[in-house]
Amino acid sequence: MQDRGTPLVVYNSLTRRSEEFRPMVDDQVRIYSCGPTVYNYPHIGNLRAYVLSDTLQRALRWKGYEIRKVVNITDVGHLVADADSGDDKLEEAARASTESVYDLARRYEAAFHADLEMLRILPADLYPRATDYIPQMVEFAAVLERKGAAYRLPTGLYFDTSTSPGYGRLAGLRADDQREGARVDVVAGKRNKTDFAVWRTEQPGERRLMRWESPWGWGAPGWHLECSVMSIDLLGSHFDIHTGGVDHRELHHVNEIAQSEAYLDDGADWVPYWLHNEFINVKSAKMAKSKGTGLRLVELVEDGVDPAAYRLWLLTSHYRAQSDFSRAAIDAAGTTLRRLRARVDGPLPIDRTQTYQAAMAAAGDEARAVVRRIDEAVSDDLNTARVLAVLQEALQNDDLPVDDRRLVAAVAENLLGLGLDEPAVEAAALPADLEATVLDMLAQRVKAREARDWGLADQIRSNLERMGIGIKDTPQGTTWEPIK
RNA sequence: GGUGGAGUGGCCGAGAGGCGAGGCAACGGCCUGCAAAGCCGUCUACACGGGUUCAAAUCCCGUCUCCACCUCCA
Repeated sequence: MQDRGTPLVVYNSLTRRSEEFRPMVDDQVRIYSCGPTVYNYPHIGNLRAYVLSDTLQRALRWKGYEIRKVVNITDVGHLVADADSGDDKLEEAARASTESVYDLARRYEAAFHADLEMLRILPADLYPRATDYIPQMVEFAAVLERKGAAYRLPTGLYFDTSTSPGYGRLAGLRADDQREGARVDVVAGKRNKTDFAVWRTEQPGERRLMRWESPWGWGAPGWHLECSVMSIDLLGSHFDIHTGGVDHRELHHVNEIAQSEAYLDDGADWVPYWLHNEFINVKSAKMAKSKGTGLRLVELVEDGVDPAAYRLWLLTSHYRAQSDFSRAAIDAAGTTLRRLRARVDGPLPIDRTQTYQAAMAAAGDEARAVVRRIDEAVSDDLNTARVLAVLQEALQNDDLPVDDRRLVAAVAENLLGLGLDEPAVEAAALPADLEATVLDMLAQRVKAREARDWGLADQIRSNLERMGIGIKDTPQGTTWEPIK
């Protein structure tokens, strides 16, 4: 019997309560995390969803569960403005470029994976693409129609939300409260204002870049369809946890649930646990490309920020709290990260501390209490901020033997993924044209210092600083790093 | 208009009836040729007004302010 420590409690959007997590099948957890629509580069706010999914994955691994995780790639179907009509995001992006819509999708998909890697996000088992699931989506939609849960209009096949018991439960909204048509064109003929397109057909004179044949005519799947189809296909009819950004809680996930439950038609809740991360704000307003506040991770990196510093900044606040992004906040996290790495200073027993059970077995008496506190924190709805606080205390606690401190750091590393065992200062690369000059200046300064010629040494140092090179004289010799 | 959430020290940000979370910055000291880094120390906060309680940042009532979602969005 696996010792999982403190029971994992998560806030479940479906019930709007904190609940103890219990998997459907002992020892196994199946997770589906809503992935990106690959029509553009992800910005750092988008990436928060994957850090949540990763933190959850790490916490479940810590509890000794076997995990199967799927993250979808939306490369068709996601509309620019409206749930029922209007341009597909990918088609719009492709028309504005010289690339084919498929090349464009693959390029942004690759950028997404690169960002995940930089953020030390553990890989999912599968990253299925919507365009690889068209036949299954058509079949799924046909089942909905056969069951009477969907009906035809000239613009496509629509899901009849009045056939869905408890429609909108996840959103906590009643349909009557929603205002239709405020900024959205109303589709003629819809039976209910919340009905949504399962399949959208090409209209006379329209010729899509991505188009497939279906019983309802040439066209493309509705946006919500892919998640239902791919998750059920890859994880089974019912699986444990579905995650995504809060924006999806009100519409996308509501519709996923409605069509999945109609398709399965077994009277059971489709997915029992739903976790949603809050947004990153900039100057107290949601980060968004459309407002010009969407910042890419590589832009931060090019500006000298360690991606792990961004991750650390995310983990210092709770995933369900809106968080205000600022460069100063990221730089503060960067300083914290450097100091953490300096305190850790060396290899960590990562492999022996991946699970609670293993870590407790490997821990000395003093460390065990600390590991337990970390476990309590992470079990409390993934309270990573508290994990970090316990880690800070432990690393600065001289009463804790060094081996115990390393073990605690390894536990934190397994849960937080910050690269704590990496050197505090990475060996930065100099521009090739400067390298010889800088190395020569450094050598001259060493000589000057040996000769106790402080005037010359200081002059060289200030010249280097003007070139963007900072100097540190340590007992082991002189080191340098780029000045930010 | 409806729904949900938030206001904590210079800044970020946990906590949620009695034990000074933690980080960043700042200041003082140690160290250092001087700096930087590092180390030690200092800085007792919970939007406002009432109430409950032996005890309130935490519970209740009211007020103000902010954000998000309901509409593409992580």
